[in-house]
Amino acid sequence: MTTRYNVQTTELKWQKIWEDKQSFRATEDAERQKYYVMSMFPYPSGRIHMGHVRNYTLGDVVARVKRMQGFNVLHPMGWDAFGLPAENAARERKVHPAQWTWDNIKTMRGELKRMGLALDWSREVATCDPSYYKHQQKLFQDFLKAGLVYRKESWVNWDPIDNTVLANEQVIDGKGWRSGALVEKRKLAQWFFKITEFADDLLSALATLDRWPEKVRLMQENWIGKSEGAKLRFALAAQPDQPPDQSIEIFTTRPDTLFGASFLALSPNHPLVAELAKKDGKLAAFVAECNRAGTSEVNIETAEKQGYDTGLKARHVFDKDWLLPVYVANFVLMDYGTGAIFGCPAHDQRDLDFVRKYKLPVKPVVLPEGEDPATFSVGDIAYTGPGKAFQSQFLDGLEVEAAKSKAIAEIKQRGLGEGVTQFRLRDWGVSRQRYWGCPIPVIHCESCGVVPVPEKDLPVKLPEDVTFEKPGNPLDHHPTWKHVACPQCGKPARRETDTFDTFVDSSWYYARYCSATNPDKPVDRKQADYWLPVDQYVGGVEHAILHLLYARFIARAMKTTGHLAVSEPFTGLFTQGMICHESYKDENGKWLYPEEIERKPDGSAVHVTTGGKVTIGRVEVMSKSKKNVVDPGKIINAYGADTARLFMLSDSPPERDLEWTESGIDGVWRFLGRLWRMVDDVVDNLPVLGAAKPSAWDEPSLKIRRATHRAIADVSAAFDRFHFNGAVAKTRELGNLLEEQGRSAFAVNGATAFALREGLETLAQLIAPMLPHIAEEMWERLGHADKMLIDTAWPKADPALLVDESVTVAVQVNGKLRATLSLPRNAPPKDIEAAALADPNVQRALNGASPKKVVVVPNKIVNVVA
RNA sequence: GCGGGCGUGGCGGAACUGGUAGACGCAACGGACUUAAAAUCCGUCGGGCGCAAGCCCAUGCCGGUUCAAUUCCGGCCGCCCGCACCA
Repeated sequence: MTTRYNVQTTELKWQKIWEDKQSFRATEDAERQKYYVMSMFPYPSGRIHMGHVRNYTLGDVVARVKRMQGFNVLHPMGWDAFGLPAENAARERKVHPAQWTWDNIKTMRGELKRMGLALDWSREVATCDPSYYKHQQKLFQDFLKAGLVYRKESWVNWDPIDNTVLANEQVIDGKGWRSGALVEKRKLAQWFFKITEFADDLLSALATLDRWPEKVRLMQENWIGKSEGAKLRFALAAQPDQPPDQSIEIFTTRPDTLFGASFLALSPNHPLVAELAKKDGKLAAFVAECNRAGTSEVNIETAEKQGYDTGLKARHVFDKDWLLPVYVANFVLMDYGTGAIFGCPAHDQRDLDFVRKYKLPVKPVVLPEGEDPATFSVGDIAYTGPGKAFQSQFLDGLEVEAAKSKAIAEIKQRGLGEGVTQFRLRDWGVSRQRYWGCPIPVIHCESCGVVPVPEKDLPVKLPEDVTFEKPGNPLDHHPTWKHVACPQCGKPARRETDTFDTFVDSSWYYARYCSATNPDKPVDRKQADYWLPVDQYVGGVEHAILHLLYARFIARAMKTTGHLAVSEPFTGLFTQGMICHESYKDENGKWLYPEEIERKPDGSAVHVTTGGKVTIGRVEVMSKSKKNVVDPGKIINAYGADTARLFMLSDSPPERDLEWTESGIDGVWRFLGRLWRMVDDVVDNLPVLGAAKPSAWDEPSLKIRRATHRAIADVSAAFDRFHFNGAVAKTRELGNLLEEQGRSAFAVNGATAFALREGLETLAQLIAPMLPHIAEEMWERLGHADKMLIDTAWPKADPALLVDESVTVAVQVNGKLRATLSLPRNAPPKDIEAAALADPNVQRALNGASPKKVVVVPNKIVNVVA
């Protein structure tokens, strides 16, 4: 009797059973090998989106496969719950950030649970919870003690209307994204994490992360940006109104081109420039102009090289009578190197552009192979290739690399400077003038300076009674919160009102999961040492640099301070692609949601209510602004979690972008129906569980068994390599075969029926990581009321069934396929060759010619060369 | 500008270390069942020629290596991503 598969009831049924049995709760067990799989935790923005569904499905498949393979799996979930959107909501909707955030968490937790994820919810963390950020504050203080944190003045983007610091991304065309005010560069005292302390290690350890995408490692490598060069001092020629013995320190990676120098250039923010600007109004104006334009990315791209001649002259390091003009230039960055450079226009394009504008000399000092030193000159394109030094005194004749070394040796010997390694990576500024973040746990005292909040007073909790009417930081406006007594001297002092960058929160949550409920310390070493590192981390590639680099840094800092044993938090990383969808616009050019349009049979589209013409746009990444989004909640309500999950895994490889289509969802939905019928239609005719195995397998039963074991091998391999679309294809192949066999042959033969039962049970197991609910239901329908499918062991392929006695050998003549032969496995090459040549099609292709050569690859292919 | 990736049917994509190109799915078309529709099932499905056996062309383009190239090498063309005044 055929039953219908009821998605909603079945899915809720199994979710309840898993929850009641605490099936996915993880505990340390020294006897079992652990496997820690983690997906990037979501920001509680309101509802889950398709990106979350994909991310968590991928992680869940890994968790479930590993669990069935016998690993002790930890698969936790939490909330990256601090951040600006909560404060915006507070301003716009008059709802408290905490309220807004916790409400969202509640909604989204429900949505995630409806996905049927194999998560250990007992370890759930939320970064905005004082029980979480208390420990973050403790970590900060440990880092402070260890010298990994410091406070310094630094340049920030300041919005003078909102009275707040803006991140670079929030500055658009030099204006604040919210207020529209011209952004200023301001110097502000900020907290910094000394990430540069680990620059070398963060770089070299990338080589050990062999289960990370090459792309991410390269991006991190470029971000850290190690370069070898030299720092050296240029003495300033005495000026009437300058103190003597002044000098400018520059950084260069091309000390071999020092004899081609035309000028020195200082950053507009260089201390010496500030000094000069005091007496030079024009210079001050120039600096102000640079600072205004400097923040905009568009400006950087198009900005012309601009310089201001200070009138100062610097003496060339190797020739004190050779005077070089000193400019202030808009393209010199204060926070890289020393904030000052020497310009060698012949061998640096940017310097060349600058020099052409200010009419300075261009002297080539590297001679390309085959050029004549007497005639070689540089036009509009600087020469940056290899060659031999010339017009360079003691460097003459040396290749670039040798000349660099020689120049550095010379500089060092003369006491002018030394070779240095320079990193592009800068220390991590973590201060934010925001309310909804983790308070930085220090107190500023007039007499004692910066005093950490004593451990017994942690956490420093956010005050709840704050207002968001005034621009700026609500913590700073709060009437009482910041006024405290100094913990050291007891005098009135001021609490730090900055909060941490939210990237700090997400840089150690993987460690907190190990001891999620421990009230006393951030992590328990025993637990952390058991679980860490994370074996498989899954998330979006947009975090390839910042988040992953910060997490790697914090792990090192935690190791230094004794909290962890590992320095690399994630040994395996997988970055998934984005979800895309067609976009739609109405006649007025306004974006439309997919459900607002209706497709016509001819491919065009109209508005579903007005019937107006709709323009179908490109397929692009789902985004709220373009309204090309589909709500996962609606999909799960209509088709179930299994359908949504399988769609995420089918077709597109997980690292690539995925196009969401309605027809694709229908296809998956149909597959679920087929799976159910496959079992339900035949189950009553199958041999009972535990029936004796047939003594012999006939051809039809062997066919089923071979396919079953082939599928086990292929699907297992596909899962191992993250080829989830391949795993789907292989399970579908097995399904197709079982369906066909089940319809035709099962009733007539005991062996076939037995093989079919085996096949169906295996199929249920193979799809279980992807379709956990229907798999469990199939398993139960197959008679396993005693043991849940998730508690069974992952099937093993029988090697004997993976090899066929006969193989198909392709036969080519001159590289073109002419025939295929069915031959016994491992037939001797001679026999294969003979069979190939005997084939009528091969004979015809040869057309009487005798073969010059025959290449035989046993069990695969024969190529007859005529 | 620097770094990286990718180009395969109408579409998403498969092809492990070079060895039968197009698995699996979507769409489309034809058929069965039905009063009809839905659902389901069967079949066809890169292009061309042929009644057929079969033949020719085909993995962005041009060339190379090889018995054999989607795969390796060189040069173009196109698309995508990351970083970017980093000295």
